[in-house]
Amino acid sequence: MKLDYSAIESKWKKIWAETELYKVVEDSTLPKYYVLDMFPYPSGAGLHVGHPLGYVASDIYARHKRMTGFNVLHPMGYDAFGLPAEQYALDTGVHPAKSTSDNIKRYRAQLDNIGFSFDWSRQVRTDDPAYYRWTQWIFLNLFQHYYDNTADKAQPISTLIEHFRKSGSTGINAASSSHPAFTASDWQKMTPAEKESMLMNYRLAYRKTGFVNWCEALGTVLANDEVKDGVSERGGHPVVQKEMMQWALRVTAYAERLLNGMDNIQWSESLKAIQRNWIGRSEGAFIDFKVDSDKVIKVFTTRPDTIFGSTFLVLAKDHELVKSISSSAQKDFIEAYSERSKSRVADNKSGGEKNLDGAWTGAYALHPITNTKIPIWIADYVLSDYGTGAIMAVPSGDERDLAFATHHQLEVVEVIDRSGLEGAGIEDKEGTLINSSFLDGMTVEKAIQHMLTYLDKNNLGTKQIAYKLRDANFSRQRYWGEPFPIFYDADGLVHEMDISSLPHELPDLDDFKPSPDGRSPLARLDAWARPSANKFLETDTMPGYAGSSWYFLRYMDPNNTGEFVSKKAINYWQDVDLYVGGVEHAVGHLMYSRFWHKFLYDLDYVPTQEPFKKLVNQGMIQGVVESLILLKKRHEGKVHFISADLIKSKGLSQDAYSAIPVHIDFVSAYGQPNSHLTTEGIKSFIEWRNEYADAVFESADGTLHTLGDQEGALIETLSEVGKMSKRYHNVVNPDDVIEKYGADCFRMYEMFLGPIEQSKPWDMMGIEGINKFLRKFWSLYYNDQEEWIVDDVEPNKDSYKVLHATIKKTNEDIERFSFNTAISQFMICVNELRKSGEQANKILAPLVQLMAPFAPFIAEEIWQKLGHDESIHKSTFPTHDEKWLVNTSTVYPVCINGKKRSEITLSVDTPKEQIETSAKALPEIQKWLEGQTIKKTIVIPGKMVNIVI
RNA sequence: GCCAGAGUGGCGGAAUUGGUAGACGCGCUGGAUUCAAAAUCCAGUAUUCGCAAGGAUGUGCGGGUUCAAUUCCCGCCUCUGGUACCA
Repeated sequence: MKLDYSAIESKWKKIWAETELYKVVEDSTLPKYYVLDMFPYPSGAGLHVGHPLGYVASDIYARHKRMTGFNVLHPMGYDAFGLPAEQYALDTGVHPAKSTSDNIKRYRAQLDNIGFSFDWSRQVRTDDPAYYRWTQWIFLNLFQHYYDNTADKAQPISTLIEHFRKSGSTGINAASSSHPAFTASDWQKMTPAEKESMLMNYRLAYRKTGFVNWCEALGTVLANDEVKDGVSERGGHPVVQKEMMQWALRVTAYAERLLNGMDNIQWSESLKAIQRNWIGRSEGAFIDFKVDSDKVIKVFTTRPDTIFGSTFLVLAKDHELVKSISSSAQKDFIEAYSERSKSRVADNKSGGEKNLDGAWTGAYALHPITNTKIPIWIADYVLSDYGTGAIMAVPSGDERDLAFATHHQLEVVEVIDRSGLEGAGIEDKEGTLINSSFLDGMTVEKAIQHMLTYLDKNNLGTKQIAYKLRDANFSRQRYWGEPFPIFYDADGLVHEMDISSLPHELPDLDDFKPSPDGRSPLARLDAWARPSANKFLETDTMPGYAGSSWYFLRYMDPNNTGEFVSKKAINYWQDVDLYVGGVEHAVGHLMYSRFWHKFLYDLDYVPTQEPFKKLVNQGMIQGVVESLILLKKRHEGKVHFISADLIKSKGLSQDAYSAIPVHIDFVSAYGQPNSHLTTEGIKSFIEWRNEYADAVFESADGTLHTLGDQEGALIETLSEVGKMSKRYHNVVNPDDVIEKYGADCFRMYEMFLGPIEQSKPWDMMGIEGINKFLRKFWSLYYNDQEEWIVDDVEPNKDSYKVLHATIKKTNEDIERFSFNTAISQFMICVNELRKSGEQANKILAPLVQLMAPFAPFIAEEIWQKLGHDESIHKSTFPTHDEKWLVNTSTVYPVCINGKKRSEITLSVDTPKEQIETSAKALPEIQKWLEGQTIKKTIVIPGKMVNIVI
């Protein structure tokens, strides 16, 4: 029989589906293992070869776990709500519900083609009302809870209300937006609106007015992690700060636990570092500065030791005291500054230059220790939502303060002597205190501790921890998301929908375009948004990360209509043992999921504190992207493009060209590099940038391809070099590769490219090697005449040796996620067996099993031919037998001072001493040792004998 | 700037706890087969001196520990990713 992948693949795809081979149920007699992939959002582009990289790895791992006795949960689903799906719908004009479903069908077909072992009976999709009903339910839970810092967990808001009723704000230690003090009777006197706004200070899901990231082009606000370098992560549209009333999640309440929780999970150090960085914990102090009147400005500093160098205070522009303390004489200055500041917001992404703009309020504060008057300023460089939104500026100890002080000619007082410390920066925590009264002579470290105690003792301040982490914006002014289970009455008070009324379904809407005015498309659907005279539904929707923050729990019990997941299921599956996905979710999805999980833990809905025990980040598969350079001179009056490679090969000076590289892909269908300027490439380039439809392209052979006149037109540099994306015309569809080489070959090649964590460019050069290997592997079972040649003969000894070495290595390599080295070992093994003409069942049967996780189709086909009724994927993975690995004799290199001088053949179980003596007795060794003193002899069993002289 | 990770042939990459660096694959060179090509098979392939046997050098750079360092320590350089008025 000839190796016919496509026949084998379609045969087994059908059988696996019919027999529900990969369906899994809870089984208390087996240990569980949960292998999870980050589910895709079904975009219109379909999967490219980069997507399945992680899926293939986790599939191999899941299959191996199954074959080694674990009950493996390995599900898949779709992140169907959110911006990408909606953006695609907008681009094509097709309703997101339809385009999402169409895309899902396409994804499913592509995934099935690759032969994954997902249990599709557990599929979830976030846009399914039966699913998002529980997303809404979790949201309501967040709304109904606050974070009690003393108990260090979430508590029902009713407990808080009870406390307010009895004792007001006294004794409350909870995560909150602000901490107004009030008594029990104050509470009783509050209006419902006042009570509501007070509780909003504490709720884990709350509404607030504040500056948010507004993206005009997308028509919605975005969370901090959805904004990169001042533009939206999706689409790269500009983002500005806009003041809006929005829902937010109090993720900051969990900052400390999110930080500490990472100590006990197996994530890469770099990923943990990214999360730590994002949380951004710093220890310092709140210090009170009295203003002339009885007002107090609380500042945050990590350097209380430098307080004697503090020569002015700076407030953020929207600090609550700005208005009340500003003197009328300064009003004009402040207003002028405020105007400048507003217009600047939009372009502050340009970065680089520090912004030194600011204005004096006209007011002074009293230095808490020296009681001198120091001026209070307002400046852009102080952020309102970090620390207290106010700082004590110490120009001698902080570069920004120094720059600001120099610019505005403010006083600078040196407080740290660094004379002995060459090259130390002004912010380094080194040196000795000077000009600092009772701190003089102390080291920085000591002075910090001393001040903390001093502040506390004298009631001037408290030790405090600040985080960079901000509460997460949770409102989107978009159509394609979960509606909030929230409505407002005529007074604007917030009401929860009844849990029994969930799901609160997203209505059908034909015109789902976002509007630039910040109103959600749902607001246009009056009949839905205003069901009765006094009832106004929340028209914003939840962000993309809502549904993805808990989907991994739903897989455990996907069809439960009474609970988000049953106790029985969650107690069996517990948590995700292995999570595989892209590092791009490091601060978004992974942070929110951990936050939600910890919240659900507090409510006793899940038994574990962390959702993902082990996490592996697969690298990105990149497309090959070529740089083009725009020629300065026009060619017969036309803009002239030439490839960077061509410039090099012609020895042309780049100076002749304006150095504006533009990255354009000219990769042909299978990702062959070096294709330079192909007609196809030019066509797709022009399609993309039709303003260059008339340019001139010079190809590698010197031919000029004519096009038009656009002189002087600048081409911006594309930053995402290497990414495989439609935009670069370098997307390779796995289906095409599979059609040519088969799914097994595709899987193995993706794994063979290199370590899973590494990013690497896709090139098809090496795939022939895998293809060749699979044919060789097949030829162990079928000879050239296409006859089955496996027999029950007794294998030769060397076959056992190589087989068992391969078994051992495969088990180890899969466990440590090193699939490329396992495949190398297969190649060695197959070559050896072919050389010796091995035909024995005893060798060839276990070999197929080794290959089963990697090449499930071919393995299954051969397994059946070997006479097994049950699927190979239900069989038990081979384990190695040490006895076949032990060599009967070993060649020891005999070295003198580490240099190999001879060899000696001995049995492995020869005693060390005897090896030593035999080695020294060798004539060529004796020659070397003549007249030398032997310092010692080192024998490494099985490896070498080293004589040190 | 700060944090994290990584630098090994022409290329992708091996070397799991320090033990013969370059496994495996690609590419390249030569040969066999063929009328020829494709496919397949065999041999070679770090650099350098040498006809060869063999020698010397070699894992970003400079030091160190060790009989022995890609691996451990110290100091640099470069690249990648994250982050950036975070007080």
